[in-house]
Amino acid sequence: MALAEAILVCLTDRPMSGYDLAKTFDASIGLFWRASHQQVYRELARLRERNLVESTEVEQRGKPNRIVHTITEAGEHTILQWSLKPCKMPSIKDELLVKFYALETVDIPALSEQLGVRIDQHRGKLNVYHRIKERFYDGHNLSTSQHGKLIALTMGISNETEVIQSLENALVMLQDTQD
Amino acid sequence: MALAEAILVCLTDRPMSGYDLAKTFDASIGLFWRASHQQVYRELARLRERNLVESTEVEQRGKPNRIVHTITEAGEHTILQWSLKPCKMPSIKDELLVKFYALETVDIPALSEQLGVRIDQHRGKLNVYHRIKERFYDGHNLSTSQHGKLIALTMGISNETEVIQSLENALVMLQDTQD
DNA sequence: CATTGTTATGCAATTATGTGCATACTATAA
DNA sequence: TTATAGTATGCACATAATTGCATAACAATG
Repeated sequence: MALAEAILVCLTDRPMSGYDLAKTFDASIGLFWRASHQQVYRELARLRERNLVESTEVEQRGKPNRIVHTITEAGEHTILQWSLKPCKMPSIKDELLVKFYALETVDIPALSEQLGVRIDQHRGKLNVYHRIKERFYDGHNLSTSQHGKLIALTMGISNETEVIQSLENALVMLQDTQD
Repeated sequence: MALAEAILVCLTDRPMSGYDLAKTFDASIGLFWRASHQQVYRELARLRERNLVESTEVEQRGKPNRIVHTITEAGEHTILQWSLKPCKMPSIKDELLVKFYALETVDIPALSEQLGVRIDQHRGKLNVYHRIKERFYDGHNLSTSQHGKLIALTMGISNETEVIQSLENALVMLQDTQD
């Protein structure tokens, strides 16, 4: 259950509320590990039980109170232990590629359209990556942990760039099939 | 639940037993949609209930009997309907990239080693892709459904190639950090 | 002759994830 | 003033996936 570790990793940066974490999982770290807000809240409850985070309610004016979670020493120890263990290959599940597997049974115009949508989604992701890179990393002096994030980001950028390229190629190849 | 559809897609090729399907999900289509044998058997039971496949036991000598599953017309209709619906973005979950996010808390030599392992895994995958391509697609006359598989395979090859490249870069960047 | 490997199927229990809903307060715009 | 959007937390139910186990026939290797 690496969701627990992903949350702890976020909290090494700064203490956060469940809401902050959910937003983080929608953007920065969410580019490499997706989680919904319900998952985050559930996991936070478990982390609190295991004493890997400490939670304190913070009063706010004009807004509901926040419950801010701070990583404990035991939490940091958990990350270190986890970092020593080998990691699983990410398990791929891509409906789009499965659809290519049954091109004779599938509606090809619909598939073309879906390819177009997918290309746009990856272009969007690439833009997000670029903006984050310019905003936080280009021309800055980087700490170790920032350096790590930049490495991940760089991998993300070249991967998205390549994916867009090959999806565009696939679109052309698919249109050749239609004739 | 696109596992159902992924199985149906496999069965458009030829009737298969659960065991055949499990192996297919370990190799060819499994490169784009991973599933364990338990998942396959469970899903097959459901597909049979929904009359999307027909199952007949085939006696064998020297081996346990096989239960061979054939896609029905209703099954092919299900694929067509599914092909019209937009598909979800694959949800990424990569521990390795998450570990880069906490480079200050993580054991860097261990991470380097894991990067090496990951590179080897992707090299292995790339080899498999190349062998499949040479074996089944290069210099052959292709049917529509084979053409689709080739497109998916081509995407796989360029993606793996790129991933290996950027993991190697990441390894160098990580070693620069260590000093 | 015992062990390991391959073919072949499946259950049970647990863990993970997703979907929909519920609550509550505030700011802003139509 | 009604609707919409944003902040903030969370439960309940349903579906999906993983892990471990169980069975059973045979083949090959040491």
